[in-house]
Amino acid sequence: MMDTRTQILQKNFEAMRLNGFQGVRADKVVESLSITKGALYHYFATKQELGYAIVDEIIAPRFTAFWKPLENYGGNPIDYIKTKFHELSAICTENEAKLGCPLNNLMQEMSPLDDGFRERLQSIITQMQQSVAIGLKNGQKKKFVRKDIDPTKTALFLISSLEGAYGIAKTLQNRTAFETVMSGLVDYLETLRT
Amino acid sequence: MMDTRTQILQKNFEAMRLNGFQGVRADKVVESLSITKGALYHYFATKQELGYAIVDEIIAPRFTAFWKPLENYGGNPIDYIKTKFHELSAICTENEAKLGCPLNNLMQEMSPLDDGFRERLQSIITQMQQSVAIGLKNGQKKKFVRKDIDPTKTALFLISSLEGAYGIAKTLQNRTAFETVMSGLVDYLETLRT
Amino acid sequence: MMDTRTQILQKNFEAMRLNGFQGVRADKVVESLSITKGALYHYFATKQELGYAIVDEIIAPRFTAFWKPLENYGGNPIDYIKTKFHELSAICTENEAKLGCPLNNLMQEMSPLDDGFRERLQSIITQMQQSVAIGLKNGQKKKFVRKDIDPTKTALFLISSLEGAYGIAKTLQNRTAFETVMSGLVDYLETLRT
Amino acid sequence: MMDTRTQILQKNFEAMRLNGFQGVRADKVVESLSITKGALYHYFATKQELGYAIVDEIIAPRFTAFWKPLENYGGNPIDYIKTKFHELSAICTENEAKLGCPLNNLMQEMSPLDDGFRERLQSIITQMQQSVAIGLKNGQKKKFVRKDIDPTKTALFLISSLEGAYGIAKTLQNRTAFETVMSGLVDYLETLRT
DNA sequence: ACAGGCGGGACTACCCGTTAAT
DNA sequence: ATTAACGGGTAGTCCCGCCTGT
Repeated sequence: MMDTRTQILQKNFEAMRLNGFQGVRADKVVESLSITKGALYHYFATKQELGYAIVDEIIAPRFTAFWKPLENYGGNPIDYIKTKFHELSAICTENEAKLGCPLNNLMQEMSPLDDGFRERLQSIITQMQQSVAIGLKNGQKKKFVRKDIDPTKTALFLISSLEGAYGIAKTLQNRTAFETVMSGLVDYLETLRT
Repeated sequence: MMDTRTQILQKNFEAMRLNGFQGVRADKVVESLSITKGALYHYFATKQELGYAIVDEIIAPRFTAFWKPLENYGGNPIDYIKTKFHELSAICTENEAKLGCPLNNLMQEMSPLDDGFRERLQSIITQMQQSVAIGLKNGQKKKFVRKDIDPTKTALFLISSLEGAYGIAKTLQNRTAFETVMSGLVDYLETLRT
Repeated sequence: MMDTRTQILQKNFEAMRLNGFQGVRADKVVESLSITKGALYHYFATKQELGYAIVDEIIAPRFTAFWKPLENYGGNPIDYIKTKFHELSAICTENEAKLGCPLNNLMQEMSPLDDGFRERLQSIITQMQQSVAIGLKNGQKKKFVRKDIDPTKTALFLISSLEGAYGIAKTLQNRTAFETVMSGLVDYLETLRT
Repeated sequence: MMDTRTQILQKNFEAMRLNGFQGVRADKVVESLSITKGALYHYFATKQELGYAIVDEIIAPRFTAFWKPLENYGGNPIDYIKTKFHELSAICTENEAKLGCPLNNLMQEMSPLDDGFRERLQSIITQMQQSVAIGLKNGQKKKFVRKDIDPTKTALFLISSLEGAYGIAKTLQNRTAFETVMSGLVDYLETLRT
């Protein structure tokens, strides 16, 4: 059994995917857990605090962990990234596509409205970019990757287009759109090989 | 002097870029126009109707018109697209980057919440995709563009990554991020030449 | 029939005498007028704004008007003040004594909590002090009042003790306490004659 | 080191001076003492009970003790009272003036709202009045004080005006206002001599 | 076409007090 | 004796949209 705090965090995270952070009605969410507002307020004094906790404890770990292993990957980073892209395609069900990427959703909604959110999301993006950039740099050393590309910039392009794919799929409401864009990204990836 | 309806539409469009559609407060907008709520509800029965009008009359024309000429462009579509991308980079000031792309903003926020919005935005995306695809198809006929690429899919990838660039720039809060991703896209474009 | 705004102001003023400003439940008060919260918010965006309006439009005029005529009084100001004191005693019913003086109540409750209130109440006190001081000064010129007293300071003492009387009567819950203090004040007044 | 109960009492007394009794937030006080609510409610079942304890154990002893010695004072009570008034002026710093007299604050706020408070505060006032009245009566016997004044009523006037001085100083936010009123009271006192 | 008073409802914040556990 | 999770109720704010009137 999850402890109350984790339950609150988890349910609100789910609600956030459906309605956006501003659309979350925190008291209604906890009600569905047969938890009362008293408990909610005990753990999170404000809705903002709750939102920050969701980013820090659920979203950030999940996303940074995804690309982190690339930093120490011994083989060809292009193959690694391709594998990861296929993995994302595989877990992106029809329903997932409609809900969008939690990170992207939050970025678009909250970045301009709240600095605390923006800084947190910025940091997640930067960390993912770092991991991919380090992977590419190692790939250059091992002559898997072309020397004339800038690893940091290329990393940002990959991350950015990945989030773009989620955004498009959300509006077009289907996973094939996601796969189409991902296959474009893979094409691009192939051009990076030596 | 703009007529009242156009003023309402324009001001609400601006407010939407800053706060999102749900963040728009009719009272505040009305106040800033020194008109009253009576006038607002005379023209738009609900907030939703107002939102749809903004999409139909401001956003849709602007975005579809942007890529439409490519359909009848006589030269190399890859050059045309590059020029358009540079144009977007040029008009993307620091402030614009922070506000994000109105289309992308709305897609992320409203697609899952309201079908009317989603269908409209979907249609805009599809039309842009069409225009670019037709351009690429023509390019293939004229042997400017590689025959082995799928114009429709490639068009979606380009549009998708473009929106991704706007999304990233919004969170990272700077236009150089936008330019970095755009230069990645240009690199990709170059690989499409015969 | 009073207009809605005046009704709201008046009823909340009465509630303030009973429960203090913080104790006022503005929505409950308007409910008793069969007015809704919507109307309340239309006229007063916040409770604070409502409170300020009560001070500015009800309390301040009433209190400053009370002493104002003394400024242009032709006769002996000491007699005038005595008459006014008797007038206050007369209208101070048992119930009024228990409710206390609206000005004094608000001063004690809100002065340290809210600068907007404090400045407004300060101004009322100062204006009353001014009126009494001018009256005494004129009385000195006409040789009704001793030359060796300071009119401004004496005026403050009178106002202060008057408010003290209301405070004591409120706690002791009877009007005779009020009259006792007032008769002490009248004794003091008599010592000011030439 | 103070025991927990005394600490709670003391901190809440301080908070009461700043925000009034209703403005005291148990959570905040408890936090500032680094204890928990459990400890608070172990000693005081309700906030009301806590308030009563503050009156009974802190305020009442302090105020009644202040005037008690006058009952058995051998010399001229007018001189004694003058000395006491000067003493109060001396300890009334700028900051004290702004916070007001704890007794007066509580009287104005709680008398009409809670009978338990009112009775306790009433009793404090009455005891102070008694002490001063006895002092004046003894002064009459020793021919220090005029025979034609009513000691009980005069005592109430003195106490009342003293509280009035605290009230005015609180709103005017300065101690000179307090001194001005006190000097008026001393003038009055002098008229009581034989 | 427009003005604006007003209805009605929802949500966040907030706080007093309880209870099970130690 | 003390803790911390928790219950439950409510005030204040806020906003969409209706409706009457001009």
